[in-house]
Amino acid sequence: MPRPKSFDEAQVLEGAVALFRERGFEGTSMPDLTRKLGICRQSLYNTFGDKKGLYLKALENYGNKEAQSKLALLQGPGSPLENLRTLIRGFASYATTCPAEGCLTVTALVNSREDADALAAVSQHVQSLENGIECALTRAKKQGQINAHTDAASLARYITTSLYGIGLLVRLPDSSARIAATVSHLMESLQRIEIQPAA
Amino acid sequence: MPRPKSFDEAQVLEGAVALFRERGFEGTSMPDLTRKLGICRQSLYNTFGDKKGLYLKALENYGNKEAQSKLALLQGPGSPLENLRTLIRGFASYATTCPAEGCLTVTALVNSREDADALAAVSQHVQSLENGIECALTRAKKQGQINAHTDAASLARYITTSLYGIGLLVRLPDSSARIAATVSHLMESLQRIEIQPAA
DNA sequence: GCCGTTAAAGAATGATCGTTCTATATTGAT
DNA sequence: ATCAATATAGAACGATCATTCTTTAACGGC
Repeated sequence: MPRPKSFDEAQVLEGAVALFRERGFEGTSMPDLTRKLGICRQSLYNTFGDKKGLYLKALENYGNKEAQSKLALLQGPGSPLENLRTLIRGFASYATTCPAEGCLTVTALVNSREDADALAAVSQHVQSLENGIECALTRAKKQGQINAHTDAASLARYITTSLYGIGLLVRLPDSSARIAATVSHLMESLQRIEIQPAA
Repeated sequence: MPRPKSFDEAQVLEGAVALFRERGFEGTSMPDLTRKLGICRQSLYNTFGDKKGLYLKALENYGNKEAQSKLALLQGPGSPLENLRTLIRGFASYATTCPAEGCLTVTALVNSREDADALAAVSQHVQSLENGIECALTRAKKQGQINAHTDAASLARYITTSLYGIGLLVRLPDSSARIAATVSHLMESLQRIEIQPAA
């Protein structure tokens, strides 16, 4: 039987994600990849087809990981509303602590105008976040935690848009006040629909 | 005296903006530019130095134009609050009608991680929009049109972030519902601080 | 030990990139 | 008419790109 692969595919994908995050698709060259990943050209081509194949795999890998962790947080123990608040806070603190690298989904969205595959992957990622938020809001509604008239879908769309606004503007050098203000107003939006338990 | 330039620099910049919007900085080649702009290589180099110089000029041109039209709208006749509403609606309708090309500021922001000059231009553009919104809110406050306790700076930061969230997510193929929801909630935020005139 | 598969290293391909150089033509003021 | 500066056209540069090919070595089941 064949000689076993001497590299871990998942580990290679992680390295590729890191590079694509730093420099984007066009800004990352195959020599860059082989150098960083410690793998020779041919192995890359044998495993992923070509550069775009590797990129799509990396995108998928990143998106799934991010989506999973966020959905897990939203569906975790604790009240759905509080989980949503934690998600929003986490988004902001993550955004402010490591402004150097940006969200790969944002980068890919901007640079995939002519790449239907990449755009589809990004779209799915955004949708899954939005759906997760909507589900959390619906659960909160069923539990009587928020106003019964709340349009969960509409609110989820709005929160998603604002979160991605943060994910975009975090790339500016002076974004911390802007991010804090956005989080604060998002929190206010949630508080306004919350049904305060009788104290 | 020298032979006069046979091309209009402003017109060339407009064409460059269009190309950079479509394909980004790295995706636009010098042959692309000369073809589209109807100008020979050498003239480009003589006028703008190099490709990056042309890019920065185009970025500046685009940003100034956008900022001017938006600030003019905000400072125009009519109540500041209504002007702000018009701005937000215009942002959304513009976003939904021509989803093919995206905001150049968004593209440049994502792709300028290693380009301090471009980043500075983008930052200034975002700041000017944010400042314009803050000024409009402050004027609305002085005119007694909105709640006196409103934190104009914070609200302006939040609106700016959400607007750029729209400018980013408009690149997704199915973004119209998301944009509509975001606009709707932004409007709600404004209505909540508005002091209703006695009917 | 053999064989099929893979890894590794490096050369080579063809294309495209940004930029520069050369040569020639065109214009406007003097 | 002359001159300075620009326009245009095209060749050429060196660099880099993604990809393929070639060769040699390493491994595992038979």
